[in-house]
Amino acid sequence: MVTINKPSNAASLAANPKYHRIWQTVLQIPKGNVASYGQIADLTGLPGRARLVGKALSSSPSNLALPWHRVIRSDRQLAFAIGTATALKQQQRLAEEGVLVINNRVKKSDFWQPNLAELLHQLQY
DNA sequence: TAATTGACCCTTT
DNA sequence: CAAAGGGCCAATT
Repeated sequence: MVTINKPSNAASLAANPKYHRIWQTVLQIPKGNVASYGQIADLTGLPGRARLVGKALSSSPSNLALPWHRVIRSDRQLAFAIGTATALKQQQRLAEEGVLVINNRVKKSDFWQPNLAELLHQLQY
């Protein structure tokens, strides 16, 4: 008999429609701004799913050229341990677009404040 | 099926 | 303002 196992590899994860929607939202973050994981979850229609946003980013195809560096914690800190290669890369990319990371934190004013009507139009699910 | 694990968040100290 | 603790929830083991 044929067993139908639900695949749980990276490929099927990337096929998860929730992830696609999360990626689409991340793509809307303007250069020079940042958004928190929870903020992205909310804007994607997935309230309470902040951790899923992190998961979606960690398993995102590199060819998407996703601005993952614009997603940080709600307390204004970068999510990666200080000094790690990934954290440094994120800090560098942010600096390139004018977002300075001081003591592992960005300014409150760096957070994206989207126009909801406009965003809804962009995200035509 | 139960336990563990996160690129998290919020409230309280 | 920083740290700790509890909560959260999908994915993994």
